[in-house]
Amino acid sequence: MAATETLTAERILEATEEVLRRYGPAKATVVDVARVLGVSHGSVYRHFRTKAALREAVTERWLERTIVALRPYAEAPDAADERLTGWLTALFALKRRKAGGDPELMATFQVLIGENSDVVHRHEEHLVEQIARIVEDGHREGVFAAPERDYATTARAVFDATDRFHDPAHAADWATTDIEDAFAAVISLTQRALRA
Amino acid sequence: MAATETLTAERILEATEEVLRRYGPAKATVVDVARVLGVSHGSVYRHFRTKAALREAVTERWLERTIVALRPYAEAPDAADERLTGWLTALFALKRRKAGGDPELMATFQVLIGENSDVVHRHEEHLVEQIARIVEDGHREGVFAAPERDYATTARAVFDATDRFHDPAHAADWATTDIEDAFAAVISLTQRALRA
DNA sequence: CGAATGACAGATATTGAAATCTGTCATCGG
DNA sequence: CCGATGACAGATTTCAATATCTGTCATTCG
Repeated sequence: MAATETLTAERILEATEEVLRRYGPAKATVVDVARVLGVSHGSVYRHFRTKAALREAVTERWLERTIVALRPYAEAPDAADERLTGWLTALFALKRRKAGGDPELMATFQVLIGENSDVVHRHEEHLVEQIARIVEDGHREGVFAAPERDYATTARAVFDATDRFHDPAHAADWATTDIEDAFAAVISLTQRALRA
Repeated sequence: MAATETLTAERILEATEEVLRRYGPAKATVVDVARVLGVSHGSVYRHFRTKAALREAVTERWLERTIVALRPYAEAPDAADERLTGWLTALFALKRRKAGGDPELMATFQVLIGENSDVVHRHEEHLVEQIARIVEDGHREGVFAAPERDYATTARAVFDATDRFHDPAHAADWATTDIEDAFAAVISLTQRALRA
């Protein structure tokens, strides 16, 4: 079956995810990926120049899913302040569910993130853009005050201020009971800062 | 010389720091500490029940230094808003200087922190208390508005919101050029949120 | 012809035997 | 008597030999 399908980058990425999930980042090899696909490892190198490039592509795909999952919250028809809280809450809930539901997978993901800081950087910029749009809308609606410098800077500040609630580096803290209160307090602080 | 002085917990802690500095957290052994002090390793165990307890004590000492260094900023005679910015800036500068000046030592420190999360937790509570006092003073002075819930919660929110600028987990980002702007933006956000 | 293969060199990881370390405690010496 | 010692058992780490992996490329196969 599998042998009859053409070997695409997409199929390789799926197999790589599977292998990473099963063996973890330290033991997942290109040979393993080839084995899952029933091809020689040389064939994998036709689609990805190096193992690092393959991992980077997996990381990108993984992060892309977050962007997609959040888009509905960024484009919700609510007032900007509620939209911002909704978006931040969704981001936190998403990460928290992932971290809590499968800690090993989260650890794997964290290793990949550490290896591909430039990909992460670009991902963060996407997220900050989504925030910036909400803040800009909020100003136009009169819900938020004019930004101190510009929308991008303010959005980045909001992103940084909520860092503890979306950066996987803090995943270990997300299991504690008082994290909800801490999150609510930071959201409240942020809203106060932005409101007109 | 060394043999004539009595063996105290204090001297053992100094030797342990020395050994951690020199060999790093992975290779520093109790035997090394004893060698530096010119005693048998059994003597070290008279003062610290386990190697873990010894490392914990070093961590505590290390964190205590931050508290002491920040006290002047917490008790400065300025208005509360300036005092808060001064304190947060001092905290960031302190950590940043440490991380930038000796990255290896910082890495060592980070390992110790990871091993002793309860000590870190207590340390954070001390820092949050210092913030809480400033926020409380600010409210009394009329510089800051009444807290949403209570001083402790607000102070914790300020601490969490500035996490990216004091948590060693983010030390790698502190070398980038735009970190100053990001810091200024979060400070500005925080001040806006608190001001009356 | 173009995609897939597998042999290969150099780099990296695994393994198990040997060395070192942790923590205890009976004994020593001032 | 009381702090310091060093031998010891079990746990952990190191080291070097062995195996596996990464990335290339001449060759094969459809």
